[in-house]
Amino acid sequence: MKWEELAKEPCSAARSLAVIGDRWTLLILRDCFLGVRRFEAFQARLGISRTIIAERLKLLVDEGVLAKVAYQDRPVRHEYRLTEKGLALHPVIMAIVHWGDRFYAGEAGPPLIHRHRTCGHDFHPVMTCSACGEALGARDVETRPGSGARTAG
Amino acid sequence: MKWEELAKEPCSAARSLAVIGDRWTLLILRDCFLGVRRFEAFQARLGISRTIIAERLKLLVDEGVLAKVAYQDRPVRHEYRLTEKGLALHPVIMAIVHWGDRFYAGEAGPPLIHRHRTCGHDFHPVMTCSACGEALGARDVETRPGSGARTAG
DNA sequence: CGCCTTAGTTCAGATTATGGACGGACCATC
DNA sequence: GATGGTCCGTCCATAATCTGAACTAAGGCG
Repeated sequence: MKWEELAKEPCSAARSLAVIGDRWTLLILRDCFLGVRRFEAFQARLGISRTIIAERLKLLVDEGVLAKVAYQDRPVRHEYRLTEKGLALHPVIMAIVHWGDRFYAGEAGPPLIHRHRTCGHDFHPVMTCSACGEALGARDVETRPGSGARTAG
Repeated sequence: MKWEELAKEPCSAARSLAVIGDRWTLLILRDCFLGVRRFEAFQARLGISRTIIAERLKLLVDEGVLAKVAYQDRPVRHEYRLTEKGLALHPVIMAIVHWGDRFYAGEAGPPLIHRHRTCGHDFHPVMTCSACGEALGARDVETRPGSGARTAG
């Protein structure tokens, strides 16, 4: 299988990863959630080549994850903002960050602490079941082919 | 920044992605959660070169995400099983799959349906706050540097 | 013994990623 | 009006990575 064929697989994970599964894309998105919006800022924070930043931002814009919005004229300058589709990636980023906090934080503790504005407490993300509201364990989930299935996956 | 330097960044997202941020690694893990355990099975399902499968499996074993367990002697054959650390990636996979279901399922509906054994209902994953139990919105989260921080990130 | 299974390894060639220089539009200052 | 600065990219030669296909290895089967 080639990378470009991924998007055609009857698998939501494959389709998602065709967009965000790239080496740097998720780090760009992490920065988006931290409020970074400009090309130069992404480049400075990540320290990777401008080519890659440009290419990834373009892909994310094409996919509707980010929107390119002018923030000034003369010269026209754009910034990149999360769309609704992009904001929907928040659980993905939170889950990744939480996993890193749990297994790679070391003695110093986690680099970032998250506070829930609504309740005012520091927290970590918990994945729950939309039906019963209980926390989800990996073993509690059973999968079966859905209407969009061709093969399991 | 180089890919190998990622793991040293004071950022849980970067550290996690140094392990799982690879193009194919998350697809391998998806298959792990679907019960795939053997080299040949990964290769057949993903259709990518054996070299990459071998390399990724080795990395995941080195990182303690998968364990290589003998399932027979003479000849010794191994299978790859999720460790506790690997099972902890379940929310990441679920979040990615859910995002794909939501934005890429098309008219046919999602390829896979998830049922919660505990309550018996089909569900989708909801990320909630460990403190108050409410669903988390991207805008409801505030971050600040934690004890392990050197710079924000 | 020859052929099958499972799990890799090796290697040349194709594909991608990389950093660093460059381009273009505009502003500010001298 | 020349020089330098900001911001956002593009271009290109080189370096790293991925690919498929063949190969090794260790044993089973008939």
